[in-house]
Amino acid sequence: MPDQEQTRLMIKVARLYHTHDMRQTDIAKRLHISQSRVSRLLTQAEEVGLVRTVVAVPAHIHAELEEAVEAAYPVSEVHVVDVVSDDESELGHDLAHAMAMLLAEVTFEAATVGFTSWSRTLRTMVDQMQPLRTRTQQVVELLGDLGPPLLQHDAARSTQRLATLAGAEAVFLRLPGVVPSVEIRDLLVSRDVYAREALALLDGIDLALVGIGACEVDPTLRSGDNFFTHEQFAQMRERGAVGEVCLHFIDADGEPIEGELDDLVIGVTRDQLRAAGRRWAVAGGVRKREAVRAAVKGGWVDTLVTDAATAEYLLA
Amino acid sequence: MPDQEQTRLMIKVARLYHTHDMRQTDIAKRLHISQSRVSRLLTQAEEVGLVRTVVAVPAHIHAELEEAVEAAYPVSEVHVVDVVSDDESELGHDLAHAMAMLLAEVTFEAATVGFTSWSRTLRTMVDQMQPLRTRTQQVVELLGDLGPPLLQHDAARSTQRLATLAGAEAVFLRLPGVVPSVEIRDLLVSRDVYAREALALLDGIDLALVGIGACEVDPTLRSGDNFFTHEQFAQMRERGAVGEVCLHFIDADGEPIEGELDDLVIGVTRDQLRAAGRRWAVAGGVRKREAVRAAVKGGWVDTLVTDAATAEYLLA
DNA sequence: GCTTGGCGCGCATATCTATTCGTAACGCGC
DNA sequence: GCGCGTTACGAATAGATATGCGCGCCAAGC
Repeated sequence: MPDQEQTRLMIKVARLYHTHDMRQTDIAKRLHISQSRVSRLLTQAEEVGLVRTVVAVPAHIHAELEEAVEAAYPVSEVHVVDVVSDDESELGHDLAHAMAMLLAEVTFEAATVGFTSWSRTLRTMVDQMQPLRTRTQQVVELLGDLGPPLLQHDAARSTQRLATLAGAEAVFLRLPGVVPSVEIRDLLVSRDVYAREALALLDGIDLALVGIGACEVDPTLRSGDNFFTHEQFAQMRERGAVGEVCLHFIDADGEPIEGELDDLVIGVTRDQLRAAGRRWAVAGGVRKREAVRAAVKGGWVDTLVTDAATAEYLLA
Repeated sequence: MPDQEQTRLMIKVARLYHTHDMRQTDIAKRLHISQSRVSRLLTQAEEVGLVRTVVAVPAHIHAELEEAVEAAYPVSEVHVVDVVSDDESELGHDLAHAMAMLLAEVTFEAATVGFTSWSRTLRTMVDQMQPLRTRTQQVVELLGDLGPPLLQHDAARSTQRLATLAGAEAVFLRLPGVVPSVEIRDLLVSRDVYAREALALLDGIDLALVGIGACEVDPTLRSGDNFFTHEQFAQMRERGAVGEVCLHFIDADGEPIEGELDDLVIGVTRDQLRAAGRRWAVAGGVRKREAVRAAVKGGWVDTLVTDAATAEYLLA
């Protein structure tokens, strides 16, 4: 956290550079510092968010697509993003960016925001986000930890950052997201007062930010690693599952597939999710498109951010 | 005006560069174009406004100053800008930038906007402006031409650009701003139907954008060059003038100083100006501070954009 | 007091970007 | 078709920016 003086300097440099179009060398001379320092100050200014550069993609280039999807599915708002490539990671990046922009413009209030920090797209989004004006009091994690400790760390950081940006308190759910048995789940929950608080908050979510998963082991996770196994996924697919929202499996029509796996998850329940005021989802790409269709068809999300290819798939 | 395809490319490049943080060389390889082209496309994207980089100066760092001035003078809004230097040209630049930002946020409607295109600060402002949402129908010049043909050309271009940005029609006042005698004025006006239209429009200005001038020959103009002479200014100073707003002289208390010079001006009248719904002025710097004080004291402006030093002078 | 570690800075320079220049392609008048 | 001006482009390179490295400063620990 840069101090007062540093910040003043950053602003001064940033303005001389960006608004007055001066070269770094000239700024350096003028302020009697080295060019390298100017360069570093500028980098900092970007990091801190003092300098923002936005690429104003003409909004709603895909307006027809959006309207068509909105008409065909029980979803209130669809945003179709013009992605630079269909490569999964870049696609995620673009979707994340778009959703960050969207959230920045939000005007409604949302005292309790639910957040799935294990979705990579959502974490990317948080990294790109600017301060929110949702008057949020708590940001609650919707699911326990998944994957290895490193990922858990990332997830926690992400939740924390979102909370900070929203001017809210971060409420963590620092338990495994998937456990081997109901007994273990109950045991863990009963012994963790923080987790119980978090789970209780999930009853009154105003805005849920969720991802949508294909019915398979996420490529970034490992089978069984605080997560369902390949076998468990296979089993659910046999029973018709094509995707999941917050680890709740749904079939091609978006109908929930109940089963014993539900009891192995520590996180938001189906009912709690359905009861959330707004449910924003971001997902796209070939791998997930079936899941996306199921999720919107079943009304699991009311605002969807996706790519053009997926939107077209939804209409096909 | 770049064509469709060009624009798509610009957006793509801009996003790869700014949002995906790719190097120009990599973008070039990826899109099978040269790096120089990427560089040029990026420049274009900035020019066209597809890419905007803003330095988020914490708003109202000088809030106390602003409130103090608002309390001390009959002015409804004061914006004190944190300028990078007191050098006149840089100061103008900063003030212009601030005013452009301000106008971008404007929400009210203004069907007729009056504009003084011969104020350098205002022209700088127009260059930095983004499209407005004032639902403007006409942008009318408040004064005739001043200075040499080159300047007149600049002024016209500026008015045109402002009109374009506002989605409005530009109404020019293509006559000399200052003439040698009343007879000539009447003759010129009587023979120019466009000018008469423009002058008529000045009766119903919703928003006037004006500069404030010290009572002297503007350094960028020449004595008598479609402008008042040194002698005329001296004469007005003897009669107590300390500044002018749209070439109407005012004394230290902001009271108008009437006289024969009024009849030599082709442009908005005092009464027309006073009747304008909103009167936004931008001015600052040591040379003009006395004039600024007079202008706000006399209620000639209702929104003032100025620098901290001038604001402090107003309170001294 | 003397290490030791961390940080902030400037120097030199590697890396990245803008510009110059030459070429080719296009439109336009003849 | 043939100059002729205009525009768009890429190669080379001038120019601007980022970064590895080392130094000096400060603070904490012994």
